[in-house]
Amino acid sequence: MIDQNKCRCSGCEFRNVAFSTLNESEVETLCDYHREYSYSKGGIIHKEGDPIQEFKYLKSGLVKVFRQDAQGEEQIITITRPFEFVSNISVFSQDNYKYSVSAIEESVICSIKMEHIRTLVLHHGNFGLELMGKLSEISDKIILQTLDIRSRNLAGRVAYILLYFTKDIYKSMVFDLPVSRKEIADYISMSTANVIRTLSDFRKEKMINLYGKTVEVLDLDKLEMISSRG
Amino acid sequence: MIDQNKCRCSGCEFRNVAFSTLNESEVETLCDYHREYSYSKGGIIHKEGDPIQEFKYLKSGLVKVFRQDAQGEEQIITITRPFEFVSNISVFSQDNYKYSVSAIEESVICSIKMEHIRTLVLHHGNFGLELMGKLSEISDKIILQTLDIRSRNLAGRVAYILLYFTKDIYKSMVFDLPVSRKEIADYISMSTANVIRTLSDFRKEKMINLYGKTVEVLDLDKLEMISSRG
DNA sequence: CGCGGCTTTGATGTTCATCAAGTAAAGTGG
DNA sequence: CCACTTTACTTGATGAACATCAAAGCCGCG
Repeated sequence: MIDQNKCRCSGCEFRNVAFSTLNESEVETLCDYHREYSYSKGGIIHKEGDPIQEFKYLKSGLVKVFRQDAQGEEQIITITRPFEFVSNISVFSQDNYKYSVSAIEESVICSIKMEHIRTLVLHHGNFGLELMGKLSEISDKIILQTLDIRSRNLAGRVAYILLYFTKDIYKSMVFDLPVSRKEIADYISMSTANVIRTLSDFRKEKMINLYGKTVEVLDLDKLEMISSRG
Repeated sequence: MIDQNKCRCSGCEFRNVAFSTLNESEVETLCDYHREYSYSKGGIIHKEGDPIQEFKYLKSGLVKVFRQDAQGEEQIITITRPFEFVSNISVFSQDNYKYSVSAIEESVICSIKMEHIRTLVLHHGNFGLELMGKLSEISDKIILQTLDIRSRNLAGRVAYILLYFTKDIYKSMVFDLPVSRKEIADYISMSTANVIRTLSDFRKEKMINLYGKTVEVLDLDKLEMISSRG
């Protein structure tokens, strides 16, 4: 975790995502309250139970949000791209994080003191509305994905998650899996062996190619079909 | 759905839950923008896809939030008590509801035009903060529960949901199940036959008694153990 | 090169859904 | 209020889906 010098917030892409209602001078002030941190692959951004003091969002990279389930196993809640908040939901209702977050690719986090965010909501109604919309969008996405996973069988889950990487995360038919087979298993609640087996089956059926961590999708339609039928 | 005359909002319990920041005159105004509706058991409060025009919350009764999964089966997202919003999460990010809501006990819904809620957030920062906290709490609860269910085996899921009814919903060791066996199955993603079988097993093990819809919890500790181990 | 971690595959047994058949309960119409 | 119909519940038997275990291959790294 390396503290870097302040970024020029006025040009930051994130302004369009959640800070579009702030004017130049407000963004300048925001700059004074903010910091940037870099994390390398595997770096822990925060852990379950840590006190929430800052409002964090992902500027670049890829992170996983996870917790320990009742049996002490890691359960992955979501894997998410920039501009979808890292410190989501709990931020306004809890004093401590309920979930851990770690970087699964080289990542940069922007961090703003919670106190300043609260002040903005307090005095800047439009900002509050925008932030609510964004927070609610993120929660919705997590809930939807968790329900989707829960309602599918093994093949359906693997197809679903491959489509998620292909269409949402990488927007490419060829990509490197950012996670191990075991992590995929923890994401979609199945055993590691069966994740591997199912991937092998998909390869044998010519739906994908596998070269280690690299996945190439060959038959998107068939994957879609398995994801929706399973 | 029966339109009733306006309630005296100033004395409404809900003021403490999400409108504590509003003063008397603001609550009076709120009254003008609000309506109450009664639903009998089974009544549909809104359906997936309906346009979101009002901010709704449950004043009394019990509701289930659900959707159709990819296979067209009903998937129950949560069953929830008063003072936990009905029109949760999607409200600030979507134009249409993503989930259906229906009454599973005689219920009363309070409903406020979205436009008025937006105006309040806009001009009343404290209200915005309070609302955010409450919304985030609700989303968190749903996410947590969905993850909990996903990480358990059958017996664990049934124990978990029995504990949910016992401790959270009814706060009593004896209660009438508000839903059918099939609905429990849709809630915890298992087959109806196995819900029944597992309940029977629990009865044989003297952990619960069953008289039709009535459940009596006999051994809370054992249920807790099964819920946490499974 | 050799150790340790991740991956792969096969064999085995458990967990679970599905099917079927029967019983109880709850509506419905006369 | 009773006969009838329908819906919910229950239980057992069966097979499919899935986890677990074990052994072996691979691959990066010291």
